[in-house]
Amino acid sequence: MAELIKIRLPDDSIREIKAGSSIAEIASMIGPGLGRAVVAGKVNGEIVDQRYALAEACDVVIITKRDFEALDVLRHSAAHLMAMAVQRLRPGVKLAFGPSVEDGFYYDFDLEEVFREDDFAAIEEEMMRIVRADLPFERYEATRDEARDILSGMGEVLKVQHLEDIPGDSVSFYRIGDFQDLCEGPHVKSSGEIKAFKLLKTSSAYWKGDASNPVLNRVYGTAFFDKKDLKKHLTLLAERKKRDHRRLGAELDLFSFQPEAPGMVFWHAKGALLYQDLLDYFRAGHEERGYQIVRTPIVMSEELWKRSGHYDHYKDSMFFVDTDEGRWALKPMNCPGHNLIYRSGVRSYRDLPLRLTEPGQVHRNEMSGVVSGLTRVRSFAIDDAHIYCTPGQLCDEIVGVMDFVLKTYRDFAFPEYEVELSTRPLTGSIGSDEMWENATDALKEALERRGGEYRINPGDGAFYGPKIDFHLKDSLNRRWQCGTIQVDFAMPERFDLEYVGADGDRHRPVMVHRAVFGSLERFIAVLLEHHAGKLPVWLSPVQVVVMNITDAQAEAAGSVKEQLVSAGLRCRLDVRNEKIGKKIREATLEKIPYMLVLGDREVEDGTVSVRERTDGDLGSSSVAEFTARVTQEISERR
RNA sequence: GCUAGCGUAGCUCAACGGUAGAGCACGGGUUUUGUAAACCCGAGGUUGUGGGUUCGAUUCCCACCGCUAGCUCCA
Repeated sequence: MAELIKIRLPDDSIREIKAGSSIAEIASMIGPGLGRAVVAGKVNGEIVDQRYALAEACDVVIITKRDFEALDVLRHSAAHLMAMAVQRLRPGVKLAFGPSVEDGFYYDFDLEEVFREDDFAAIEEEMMRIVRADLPFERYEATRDEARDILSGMGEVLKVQHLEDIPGDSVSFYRIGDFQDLCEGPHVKSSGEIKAFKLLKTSSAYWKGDASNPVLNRVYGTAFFDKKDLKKHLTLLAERKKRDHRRLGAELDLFSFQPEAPGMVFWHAKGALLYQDLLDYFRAGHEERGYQIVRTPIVMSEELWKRSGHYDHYKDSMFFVDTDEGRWALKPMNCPGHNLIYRSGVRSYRDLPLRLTEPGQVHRNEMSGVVSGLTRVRSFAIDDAHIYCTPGQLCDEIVGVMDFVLKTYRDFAFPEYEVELSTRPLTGSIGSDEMWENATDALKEALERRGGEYRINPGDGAFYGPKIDFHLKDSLNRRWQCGTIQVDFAMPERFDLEYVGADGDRHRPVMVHRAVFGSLERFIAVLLEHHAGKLPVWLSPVQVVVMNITDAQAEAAGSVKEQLVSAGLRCRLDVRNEKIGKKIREATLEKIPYMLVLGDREVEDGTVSVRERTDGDLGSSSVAEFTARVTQEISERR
């Protein structure tokens, strides 16, 4: 008779089971429904196969299709499935890595002729064949030497290489039919569980992510437990594509890109208006919070960048200008310029905190392959500010910035966001250990004081200091890094920044770099996609179109337009010789919030017929009523 | 920068080794119209750029430029 062991379930209940029972057996024991839904398990926090046999007392969590970990398991298994199919179709293809990732999975292959999207159908078909065969995923362990022999025997040279990086004496393999792969797992029970999958794109990838290593061919796919979920995901992808800000930018005549300046934006009139709205918001918000708005040159001496440390770290992505007076650089950041302003006079502790800000145009010579729409450009404005303060003021300042950032997200209708604390990079950072520790502690303290959750992102800080990043979540379930707060003890040192304290001595201020929108360009991209181009009224380049039914009302329409313009609304007149249906259609496609229709009836009654872009006909009202309604919405930033 | 793909009218797309065609948009006219597309006519292209192959290239090949996806990068 087998020995009994005690396991603890998530509800803190304790159960006695026979030693050697598997996760699947325990699930069935708890309930038949759970037995059917089990995908994997978690033993003492570590995720394992449902076949995993428990040897001793432990904490057990049953993972079912509903848990997000289950999707990871499924997708990881789908990656194996794809690798197996690929090796059937193209014997000799070498395997690299095949993990699950957010939204799907990939596998990196080393092969002569790379896969293209045309090849997907054949691979998917082969995968389906394996799914129908319902082959079990079998795990077995091997010693390091055995593993080396097995992998060399299969010709998996990359796996043999990888074996060297795996710690421990024994490694695990997973076998599906005649296919096997070095892998930690866990996996689903059998290939039959992988019913809903699709291959999505190909890409290149460096072996182990290192650009000096050989290039591999990566195939991306996604998988779900349910065909319905897969379909939903594919619909979301289609929606993202439909809402692409580049498409919206062209359709709404906001901006364009030209080969004459790759990666730099040409703002058309309507886009420039939206841009100006952000600048207005920038100005009002900063004035309210005691910032001083400054302006610094775009081109400054190369020497300045050497002093700031940017040159060493980022010269490859800086633009330079050579003249007979030497070499100049286009600023990639605003901070050195602000430091020079700080140093332009003697600062007293009474001046601190000194908050300098500027929506400065910066230039970064990004590699050609990375520029993309408004989200990654070579010239953009950061709503950059630098706060110079005493160490004692640091925490208050950080909390103040956090409030500012979160208020801004609310104003722009982003209800969801995530906060991340990034610590010192392993390599290439400047400053002493003590400085880093102090800076990181200040950020942590501020986060604690303000409350709310945050995640720690080890090693992802800037080269001069740790930072808090704000990622806002858009309506298509994507995260965008916008706001950032970075503590910097290094730059004041390099620029020899000082203030005179109450004691009459000179002291070193602390510097905080921060941005709220981040890049205005990127923020506009996020805004457009988030709202699917239907910008809130206060941000709409055209807020109202006044249209007539026939020429008879043209004059009245013109006068209504004039009234709206004097009330401060952005208004356009459409008295073209077109049918009203067409005018409405065009204004709707342009996503203009309000349309006012004037026919004989309205002219006679002295009213306008109001139509909203989504809600349709709202009936008639007086011009004054309508104006009040819209100005109210604008003042509430709706 | 790397891998792959793409580049035909303002836009969306068609055709093709024998010097390009549609819809929308644009211009002119007719129509005076009631809540998402009236009708007629017209104009618009050295098919991204430069080379090569060919009797002939927009089509095939090469290079460059730009774009797209991903990799790497993102102060």
